[in-house]
Amino acid sequence: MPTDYELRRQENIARNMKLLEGLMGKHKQEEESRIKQTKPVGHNNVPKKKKRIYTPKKHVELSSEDEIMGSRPAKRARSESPQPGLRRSLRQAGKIPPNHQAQSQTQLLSLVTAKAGVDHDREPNRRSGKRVHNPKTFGHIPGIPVGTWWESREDCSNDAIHAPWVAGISGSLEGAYSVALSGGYEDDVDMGDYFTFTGSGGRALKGTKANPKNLRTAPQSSDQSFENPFNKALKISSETRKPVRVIRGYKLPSPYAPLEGYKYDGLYIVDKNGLNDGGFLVCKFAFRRIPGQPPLRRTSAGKPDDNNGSDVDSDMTGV
DNA sequence: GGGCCCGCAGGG
DNA sequence: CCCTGCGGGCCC
Repeated sequence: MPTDYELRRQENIARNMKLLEGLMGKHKQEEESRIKQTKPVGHNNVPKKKKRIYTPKKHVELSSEDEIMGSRPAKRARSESPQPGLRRSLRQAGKIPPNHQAQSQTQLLSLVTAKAGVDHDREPNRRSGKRVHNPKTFGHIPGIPVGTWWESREDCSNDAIHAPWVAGISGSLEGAYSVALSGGYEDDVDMGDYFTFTGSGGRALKGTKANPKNLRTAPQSSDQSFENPFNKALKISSETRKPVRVIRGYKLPSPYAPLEGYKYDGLYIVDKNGLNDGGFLVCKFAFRRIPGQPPLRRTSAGKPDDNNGSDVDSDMTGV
C-alpha cells in the first residue's frame, strides 16, 4: 500500500521525466531540421556534422511559473530511500570491500586508477592541495578533463571544478559556475544528458540546544525562492545560456552517478526554470548537456557502456 | 544504522 | 564578524 508521500513522489518523478523527454524531443527535432537544411535530399557525400560549436540562442522565453516542473513532497524523511539497491551507504566510501571491483572493470574506468593509491588514513580536514585555478569562471577548468574523479568534495574544490564543500550550487549574479548532483532531492530525474535539479534553501539548520545550527544540512522545512542567491544564479544561467560545470556524487540515485566519490561530467546548459507550489515552494531547473563532449557512462545500472549517453533512455525508471 | 561534531567556501 | 550550504568523520 503506497503511502501518500510515495504517490506524490512518483507523480513528481513522472512529471519531471516528461519534461525532460519533451526537451529531448524538441532538441532532436531542431537537430534534424538543421541537418536537413544543410544536406539536400539524396546527397550523401556531404560531410557529416562539422565541428559542433555551441552557439547561444538569442533569446529564449522563460516561464518562471512553469507548471510542468514537479513539486517536491512537503515531508521528506531523509533516511527514507526510494531505491535502497541504488543507494550507497553514506560513510562507506573507501571502506567498500575489494570485491566490489569485481562488479565491473569498466565502471571504475581510468577514474579509479587515481583512486588506487588513495590514502584513506590521511588526516581529517587537512587541505590536500592548493587551488591553482579560479572556480568562479564559466566553462572548463584547464587540466581537468571530463570524467575526472575525486574521492571527496574537498578534492573537487581544490581542482576548482566546484568550490563549495557542502553547497550544491556555486554562482553569482553573473550566473552559476557549477552544480553538484548529490541526491538530496528524491524526485529529481537524471537521464544523463538531461536532468532536473532542485534549488537550495528552505532547510532550517538544526543542532543541539548547546550548539544550535551546527548541522550543515537539514530536511526541507520552508519555501524556496529565486531570491536565494544560488537559485537566482541558476535562473540567470537559464537566461544567459552560459555553460555550467556539473559533478555527480555517489549519493545520487542514478545510473550515471559514480559508485564512490564524485566525478566531473562536463558542461550543461540550464534549459528551463520554474517555481512550483506544492507543499513547500521549490525552485526547479532542467539541465541539458552541451553536445560534443566525451559521452557519459552508466555505472550502477544496466550494462556499462551500452549507451553512449546521446540516446533517450526511455526505459530508465531507476530514479 | 543514527547523533553529533567539526572545517571550509562563499556571501553579507 | 556573522550566517548558510544536497560533507565527512567519529562515536555510540
